[in-house]
Amino acid sequence: MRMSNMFSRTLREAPSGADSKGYEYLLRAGFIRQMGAGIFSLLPLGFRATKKIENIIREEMDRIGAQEILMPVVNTADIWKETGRYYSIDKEMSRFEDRAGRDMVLAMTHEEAVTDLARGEIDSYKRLPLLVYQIQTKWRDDPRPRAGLIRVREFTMKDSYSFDRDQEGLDKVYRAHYKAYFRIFSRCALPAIAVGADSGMMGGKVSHEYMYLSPIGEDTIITCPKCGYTANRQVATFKKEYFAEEMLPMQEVETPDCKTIDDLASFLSIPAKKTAKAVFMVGTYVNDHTGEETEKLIVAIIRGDMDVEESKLSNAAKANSIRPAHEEEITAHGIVPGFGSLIGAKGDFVAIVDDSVAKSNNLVAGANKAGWHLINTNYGRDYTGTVADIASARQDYLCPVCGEKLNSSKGVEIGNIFQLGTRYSESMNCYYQSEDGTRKPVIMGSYGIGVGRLLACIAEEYNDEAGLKLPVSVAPYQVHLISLVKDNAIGEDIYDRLQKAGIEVLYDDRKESAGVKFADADLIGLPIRITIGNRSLKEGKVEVKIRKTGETTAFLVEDLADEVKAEIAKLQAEIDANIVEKELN
RNA sequence: CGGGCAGUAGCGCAGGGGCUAGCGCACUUGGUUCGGGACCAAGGGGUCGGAGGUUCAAAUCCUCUCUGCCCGACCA
Repeated sequence: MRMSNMFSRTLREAPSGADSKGYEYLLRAGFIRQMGAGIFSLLPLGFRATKKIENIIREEMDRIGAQEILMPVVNTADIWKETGRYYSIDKEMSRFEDRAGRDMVLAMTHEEAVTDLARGEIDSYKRLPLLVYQIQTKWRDDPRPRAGLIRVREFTMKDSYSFDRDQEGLDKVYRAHYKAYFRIFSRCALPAIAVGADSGMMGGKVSHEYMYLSPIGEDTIITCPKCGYTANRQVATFKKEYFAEEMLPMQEVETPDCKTIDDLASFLSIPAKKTAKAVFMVGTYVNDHTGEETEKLIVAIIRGDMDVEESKLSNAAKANSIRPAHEEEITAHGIVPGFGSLIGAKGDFVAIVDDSVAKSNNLVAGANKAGWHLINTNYGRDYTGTVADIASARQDYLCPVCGEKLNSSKGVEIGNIFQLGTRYSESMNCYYQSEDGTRKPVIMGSYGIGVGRLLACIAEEYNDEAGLKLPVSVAPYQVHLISLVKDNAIGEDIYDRLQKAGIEVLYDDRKESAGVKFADADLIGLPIRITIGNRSLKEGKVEVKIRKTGETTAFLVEDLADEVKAEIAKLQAEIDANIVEKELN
């Protein structure tokens, strides 16, 4: 490719709003351009890099026996009504009517579409297992796109779907993905970890997320430095300390102006962990068949020294979504905000009690009377509710496995794998006949990788003050060729030699100053830069510089193509040597 | 959806009732330069996000609206 002919150009200054290095360079180097909030075009360089990533994904998916297909972006709403997700998913999924007034949706994932396909193909156990995947555009109308390609509304996703007769088969294909994903990310040279995760709207049981740890991430990852325990904070557990002591009689005490746990603890001279605080949310419950929504107050009781993890609470309360409650919604149940507890609460609501509270005794709780608290309250004796772990894990809390202090880091989710089970096969009637003649629902799994997000993370990981330095496996071209001599024929000759040798070359044939060419080469950051200049040309040589290391060598023009191929092979070998082969244990 | 900030040339920004709307970079032409974002000269490019209003006069003031960014809610 000749730079003189390239569609995109480089930008000297970062467009405003590009606040991470990776995003800034992808824009400046001309990989991507923004159209609207969370909507981007891929320019030639970005598209080539994307295709390289996609091909790595294809190779690894093919390697575990997956077959590539392509499903429609526009889905008929019928199949989404069958599973109920037409109703349970809110505005994040865009809908429209076709000209005949039929309900249509823009598929944000393809469990429905693939199950619809599969039920037409699968009849007997002899047809199983099956595994398909696609690399396709998704539209999710995220309420808050941000950070360039990290969180967007339109994006390319690799999604695969497995169909098995039994849990054993699902485990096998799940493990295959677990391993393949590590191979994919490491072939892209991106460090990633797998963490236990919440299955969210997918509704499955077992799931893992693949995380690229970085401050630009929005997810919080809890890790144990000692035993390797890792989990998304949404599901992370930790070792709790309990106070199982003899129950004392409950008693009202006056606690004027004590609206927060801190006020209360200092007023009563007790540690925060001897209090039980109430957190009020409202859960939305959606009927999967009719789409009818009902709201219900959720009262969460947790020890004063901990915070509620909303996703855990939402799961425990079996709500489709939750939001903070308004004051009227709380007082309607006879609860006084600031002095609230379950004691004396009336009406229909959902009570969830953290196990830290249920297993501790004699905690201070609200009296549901302004200015008053109750001392020595006890779960079971004074109030009841569903006991669950709804506490949010934090830095320095104790590892649930080994007891070591936990770490908390930020991460970007670049992939996920779900064991779906029979959630979709049952609701969509995707059954097979087994050897004993009985009809059984197919057991499914779904597995995703965000391609654009992966590119964004790689750009974030590999850059310096001058620009990108993408790994050779992902870089849009292998070589950036710069000619600084007047005689065009020399550059053309070398460009030709390299291309004939099968090397991917970006040739800067523009009439620009040396400084401009060097700066653009650094910005685009191809792994190898070749400079044709009078300095070494006198000896019949050209210079080869490795972007990553800055290491420079001069080669004779006759040897150039072979030497460069060797350099490329060396860079690729470094990546290959670090392919992660990790099994799920 | 709530809070904050911002829309002026391709990009980054200045100007904040008054006469022809500026600067840097980028762009065009000519010349000089030629190994780290060159120099000189001459040029081209604007519905000042949109609509309505106030005024003799609006990029500038007012109202509404659209769009983008950041924080939160939210989210795979």
